[in-house]
Amino acid sequence: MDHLKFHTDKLRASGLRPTKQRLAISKILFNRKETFHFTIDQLKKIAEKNIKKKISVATLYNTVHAFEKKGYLKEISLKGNKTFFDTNTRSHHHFYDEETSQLTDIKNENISISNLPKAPNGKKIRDIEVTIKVASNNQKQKNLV
Amino acid sequence: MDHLKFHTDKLRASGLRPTKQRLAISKILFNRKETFHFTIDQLKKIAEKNIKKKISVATLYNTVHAFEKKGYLKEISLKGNKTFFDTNTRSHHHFYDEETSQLTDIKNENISISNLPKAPNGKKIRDIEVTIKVASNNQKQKNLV
DNA sequence: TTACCTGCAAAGAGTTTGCAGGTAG
DNA sequence: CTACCTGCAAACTCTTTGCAGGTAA
Repeated sequence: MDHLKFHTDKLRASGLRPTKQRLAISKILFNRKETFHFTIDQLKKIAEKNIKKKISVATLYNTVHAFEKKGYLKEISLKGNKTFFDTNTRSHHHFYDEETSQLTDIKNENISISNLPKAPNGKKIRDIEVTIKVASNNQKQKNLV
Repeated sequence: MDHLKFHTDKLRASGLRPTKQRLAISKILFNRKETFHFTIDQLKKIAEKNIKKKISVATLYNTVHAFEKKGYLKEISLKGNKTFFDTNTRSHHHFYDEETSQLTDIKNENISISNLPKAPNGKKIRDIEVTIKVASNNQKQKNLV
């Protein structure tokens, strides 16, 4: 049954009725072991292929945003005008290949940040995001200091 | 004379003729000691106030992009659909207050990153960007592990 | 004079919203 | 039956592009 209840529950917990379209989206996002990074556009293509029907962007946006609000997805900070989402909602970091727009997770244990400065005036640290930009070897490296 | 030659040279080095509009932009960006973070929209408002005339977005975009290409500005990775630029082109990091969209620089010396993982398959690290999201104390903190 | 620049406006890309018909409960 | 959902399309925001008149060299 493809763990139907798992997806139904996730949708209900996010305040959404389990419909065909949303179940398809939920399966794509959460039926996997590894992290999934995606844009709305990519998700649309995969979902439409899976159910062999059009899914409107309205449905994609409302579903993805409901999952995000519930904490099942998080948005990634990247330059450019497309919004990237990540099924890994824990604090963790990324390699980002600007040539291919490819994102790769870096486990939190694999980076140590020390010497953290204090947050400004009455503010509190909520999240830390490290993005390591990579490119082919022939590209020049920026001055890292 | 407001260091006119300094700005004329920066514009010429970027392949641009020094016009009134572009000199105004250059002064806003580079007549300062501290880092300046901005969006096109913010820059437009400041520049128009300074010269008391409209500046078209076409001019703002072509000037800012020429400066960026030349390495006088860099784009910051942030979520949301607006592009943020930074007059600090050295590798450095930011506090980001999502409530106010306020960015604050963190000097590279004030953060230590150790234990860096290797870049994937034949790629080389070009830049490291750390974004520390802050919010008011009453907001809940994300699971940082 | 020539090549470049300006402002305007139209075109694009991504996202959000409004709505009439359809479906879950 | 009611409330919610769907696809479509219009509206919006930000950015890019095309163009006719204007300006730097």
